[in-house]
Amino acid sequence: MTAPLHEAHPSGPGRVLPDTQQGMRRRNLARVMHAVSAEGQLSRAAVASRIGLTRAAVSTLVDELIRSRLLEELGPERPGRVGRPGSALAVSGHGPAGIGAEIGVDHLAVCAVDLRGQVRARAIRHGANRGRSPEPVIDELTELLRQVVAEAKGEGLWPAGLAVAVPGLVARDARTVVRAPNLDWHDTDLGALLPTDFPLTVDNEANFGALAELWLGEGTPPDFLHVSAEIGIGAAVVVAGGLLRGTRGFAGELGHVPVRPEGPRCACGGRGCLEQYAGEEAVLRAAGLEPGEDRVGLLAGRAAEGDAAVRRALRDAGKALGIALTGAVNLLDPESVVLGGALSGLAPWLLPSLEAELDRRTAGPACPVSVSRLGPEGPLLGAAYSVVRAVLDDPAAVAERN
Amino acid sequence: MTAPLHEAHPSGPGRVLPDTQQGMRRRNLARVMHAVSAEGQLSRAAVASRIGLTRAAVSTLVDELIRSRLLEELGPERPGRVGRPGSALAVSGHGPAGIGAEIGVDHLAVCAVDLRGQVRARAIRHGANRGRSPEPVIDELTELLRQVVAEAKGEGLWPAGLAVAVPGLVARDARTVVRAPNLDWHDTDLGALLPTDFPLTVDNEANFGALAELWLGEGTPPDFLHVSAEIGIGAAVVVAGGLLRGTRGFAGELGHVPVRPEGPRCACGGRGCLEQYAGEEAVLRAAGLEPGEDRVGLLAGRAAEGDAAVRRALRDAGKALGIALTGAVNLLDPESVVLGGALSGLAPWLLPSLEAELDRRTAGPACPVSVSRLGPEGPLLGAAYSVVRAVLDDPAAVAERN
DNA sequence: CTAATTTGTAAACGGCCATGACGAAATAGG
DNA sequence: CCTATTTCGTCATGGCCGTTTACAAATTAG
Repeated sequence: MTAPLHEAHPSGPGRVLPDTQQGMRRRNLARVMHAVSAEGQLSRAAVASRIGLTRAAVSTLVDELIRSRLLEELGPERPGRVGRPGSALAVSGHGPAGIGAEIGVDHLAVCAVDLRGQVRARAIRHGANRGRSPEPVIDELTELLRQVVAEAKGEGLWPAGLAVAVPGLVARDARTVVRAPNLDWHDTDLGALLPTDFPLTVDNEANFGALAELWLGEGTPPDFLHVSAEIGIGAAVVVAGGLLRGTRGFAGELGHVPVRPEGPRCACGGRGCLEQYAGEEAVLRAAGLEPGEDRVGLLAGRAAEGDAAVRRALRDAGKALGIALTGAVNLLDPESVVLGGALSGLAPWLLPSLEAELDRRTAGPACPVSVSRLGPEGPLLGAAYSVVRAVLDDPAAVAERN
Repeated sequence: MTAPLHEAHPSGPGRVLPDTQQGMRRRNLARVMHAVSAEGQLSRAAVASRIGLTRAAVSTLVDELIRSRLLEELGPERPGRVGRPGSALAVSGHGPAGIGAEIGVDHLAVCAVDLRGQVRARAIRHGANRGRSPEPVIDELTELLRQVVAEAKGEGLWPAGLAVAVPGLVARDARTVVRAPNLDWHDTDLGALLPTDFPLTVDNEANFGALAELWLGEGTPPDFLHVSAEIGIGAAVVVAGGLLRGTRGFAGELGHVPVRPEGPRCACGGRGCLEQYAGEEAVLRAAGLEPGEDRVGLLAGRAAEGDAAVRRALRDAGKALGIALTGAVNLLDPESVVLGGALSGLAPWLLPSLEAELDRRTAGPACPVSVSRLGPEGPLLGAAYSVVRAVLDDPAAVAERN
């Protein structure tokens, strides 16, 4: 996991990876893992026909994976058809685990996920982190991490890597937080503060949320737009099953898409950006509420009670979101739009105006809008599962590390 | 060339291509071709270090490619360093050729490009095609095709495929034109009308224009936004060296990105779409001119003369483009924006207001805007070179067809 | 003129998947 | 109940392909 693997990458004319027999073997090991992981349970013969290799070849690959404790033999399948029944294989529930962590504005969380995607251990600590310096926060996180790792080890798992979701911009090295306005952190190298004996990756929580939707959401297509709001409004663009990060890593700044070019000034230098209409601050102001703790819960509560001002504010925000998303949908033609993060809790009041605006304006057929069912857990799960994906993508690498 | 190769594609959990030794060989042949093609001239040893194989392996690969007439041995390199000088290899100038064709609103064009990217034969026929039925147009195109193929064969080339650029929407089969408003063609199967003895691909001219920029433009990055205008305004999104086509193939509809949400109604059902401000019709109206032949040339001429109304119209169009592009740039974070098609001729008067708007509004650092130097030839060259790319991407496939 | 360096090729080697055969374990049909 | 059929997993064999090792050829450095 030296490089983040969940990334679309060029096969451009520059320096290219060699295609040697060892590489072929590694890719085939990965194909077996992916096939079994996707179906949950599969015989060798089924894997063979699925990935296009012969049964004999798959046998040796599976042997190797079982020896590395990445795959488990569950025993003979219940026969339904003629012929000898296959022996069911499943991804191991006692092998490597992905450790995910989230540094939120008012909580810290850590969890361990096994190769099957099951959460096997977790720990949460509530309490505002806004404005605290990194060191004590990381100390607390390290303690949670210790607990979770211990619990996972008790279940026969061993940590294959740690992925940390942070509410801010992360440098390309996937270690240092360039700036996290809500924490007031700048250029913080989590790699130095979090010395672990397994690989570390840091990424934006919105990105991990989108990946969670991609990997763990039910029926999520490989091309979609994941919109989330914490303070800012961000969109993650998922194309062909990979995150589009942009040249400088700044892709997805939906919050600064112009909605009304002559609208109110924005901190970014523009005018009438989406954030001026659908950002947290703007919505609270329009609803006549003061900023404070748990603002989203407050909004949702008032809206549920029937507060007219709040409902109007959310309706207007939905409309602005619809306008901005129209541009995005026309440009990218995604299969769907998913609302995640804080937006999922407010969806009932945002959706009607959002969809109305989007449907009316989109050039082609309407693009379906859905709400994430992972809710606020998305980023944490996505982080943990990103480690699992790295294992599935190159099982040989972790096997030799064990 | 059964499938369009210039496409980002998923490695998703579904059915995956097998990784066999033959496949490895084919990919390594492709790597050698790409390496030599990228540098123009390279020794075996240089290829080996570039693609990460040993000299011995590269030797056998090169032998095979030379036997297939895809590579040529130019003889010993001029020695500059110590050691035995290498033998220069170059992509063949006497092997397969890519044939490109363009069906424009008021012209037809065909050209042949060799593996080195050199145009080796061409034929053009001017004359309005608007409203003519497909058959006579295709007949004329076939005649041009015949000429170009004959000329190419005279130079020792043989056609490896035909790619046709059309001003309209093309179905996913890459053969039938769903609708081309400027030609008034609907559901026209060019595969049936153009029976050739080599593979055929049909695509939108804007897509081919963007690919031409990617493949043949000087210093074009692998991530950029290519904006072009014919009647509508379209953007091609190039990500990681591949075209982003969208789920339904509708990606890039920049013309219907909302610029002013309460602006004038648009045919698409929305309001204030970019096309209402920067579309050809809108600009002509704002400039006080009547629609007619060679509208772009007219605009450019008047603007050059200093016509105030025309200049103002273009300035306003540039501003609207800047607003729409701000959204796209914030969402995608491309390395640059390239203006192509009709826009390249009008760039001097569009650019200032466009860049001003874009720079002011973009959240991150400014995104450079450049003008395509391929100009109106882009789509034709892109089409022809797309065939060449297909050869470079899988040389074994064409070798066995020869 | 010799030593050092680099290139291209040839032969032996080892790894990996395909092929074909075979035993094992189920169903189908008499 | 017994046999033919089907499917699964495995084993031995073979062929393909990149690596390793060695070597001759061609150049520069001194």
